[in-house]
Amino acid sequence: MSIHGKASLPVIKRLPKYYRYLSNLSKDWHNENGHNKKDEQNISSSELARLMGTTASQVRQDFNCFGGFGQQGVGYKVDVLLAEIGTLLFGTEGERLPTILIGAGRLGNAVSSFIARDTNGYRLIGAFDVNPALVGKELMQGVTICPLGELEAFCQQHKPAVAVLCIPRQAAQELSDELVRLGIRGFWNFSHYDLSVVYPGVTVENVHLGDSLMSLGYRLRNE
Amino acid sequence: MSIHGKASLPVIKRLPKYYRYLSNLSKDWHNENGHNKKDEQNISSSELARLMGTTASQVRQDFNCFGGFGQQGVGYKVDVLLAEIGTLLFGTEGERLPTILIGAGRLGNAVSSFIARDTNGYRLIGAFDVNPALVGKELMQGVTICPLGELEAFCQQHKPAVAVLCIPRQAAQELSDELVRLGIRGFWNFSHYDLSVVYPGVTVENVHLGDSLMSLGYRLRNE
DNA sequence: TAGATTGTTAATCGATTAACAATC
DNA sequence: TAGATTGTTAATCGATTAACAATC
Repeated sequence: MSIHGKASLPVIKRLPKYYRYLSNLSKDWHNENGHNKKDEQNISSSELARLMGTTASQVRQDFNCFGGFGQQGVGYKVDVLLAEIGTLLFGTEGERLPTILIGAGRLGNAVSSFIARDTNGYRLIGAFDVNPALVGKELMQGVTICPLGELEAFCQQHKPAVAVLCIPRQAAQELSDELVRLGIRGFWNFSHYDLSVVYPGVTVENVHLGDSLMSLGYRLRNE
Repeated sequence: MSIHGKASLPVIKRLPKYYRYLSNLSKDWHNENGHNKKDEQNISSSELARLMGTTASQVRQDFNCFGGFGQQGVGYKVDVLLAEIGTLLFGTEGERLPTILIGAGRLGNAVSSFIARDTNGYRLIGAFDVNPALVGKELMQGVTICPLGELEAFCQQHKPAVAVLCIPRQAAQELSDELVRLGIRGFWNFSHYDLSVVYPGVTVENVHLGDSLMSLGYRLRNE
């Protein structure tokens, strides 16, 4: 399936949006009555494009990066497409990425429940904080907040792949060397520190909450 | 200043990053000793590019969208540049965008303190939630959580420009018509609902926390 | 003046869109 | 078979990078 395999970053970033729209389409279809068990839900690139506010060309180009799973004259089977994109995004069940949370304050707390509830593909296996008042608390079922001092031993034992950073910029800066050394391959970074620049070889998704809000402000004022 | 004025979206999205790097440069400089009061801190496009992991060409092209504030042979004055970009991003003091928070649960709570602490250009003036247990609580100084029923009256009186959505997807879907009708011009949307598609004429910044995490997963598994 | 670095134009690169032949 | 829609190649568009003349 992913042998075609030359998906560019813009394409990859669109995958979650396809996944959302297809999920909703599938949900709506299954909630409707009167479908024969053998009925197949199909959607054409042009209809999906209309819904998502893009072009049919883009939809077809994107899907073809991963191998053609459409039917000429008919369209794409929604459930097949959904499963396909789901596997691309989340891997298979056993592949969930082991993830740790650094910083379990208010933001970390909200983000951890978000990961547990609204994402697939990740498994939160540990949480760390410098604040002694938080250490020992149970962040969620099976995850107790540990002191930062235990980070190294934990990583050696459990080999997390992803770290979610909900700490001040300064702290992220000081910790980033350490985390890469401990084998972390990806970051989801809320700390306003550009890890990507420091470690160009590591896959990093800098979220920068503030950045998006700033550019929104610019656009509201100037457009 | 913004008469050159043909900044494309990619350029606008880079502005916050410039702002961060220039802030740090300025901070470091002012912390150093031995500067004469009249010393000016300059930085060349190539040095800034090296720090940020981009090219000198891009830096110069970007800055020139807003009018050239460099000095040939010398570079850019850090503080001038910082003030200039700051004004672009945040407007002037009196222009802070009046903002409301919809959904004051865990995420909303974290985000509200984030807005108060780490952003400029916004002024949180109201918060709303459907949960009666939250209504009446003081979210932060001067902002008490109101029932959603008071939204319309509030908007008519205070005319907020931006809404931050920290509510479930479904709720966002139901509320979006209403919010646009009430004069909201920009959204910072954590609800996984594509407002941008519904209202192409409205400036929307969809954050989609989950999306960024999903594409990170793809890249970790496939690259 | 000589050296450095900007401002700006031109070249390149990549992503999006359009077109159309293949085929269900 | 005829109609529809994909898969894929070609054309367009825009953003990034390179080059260089202007100038501090």
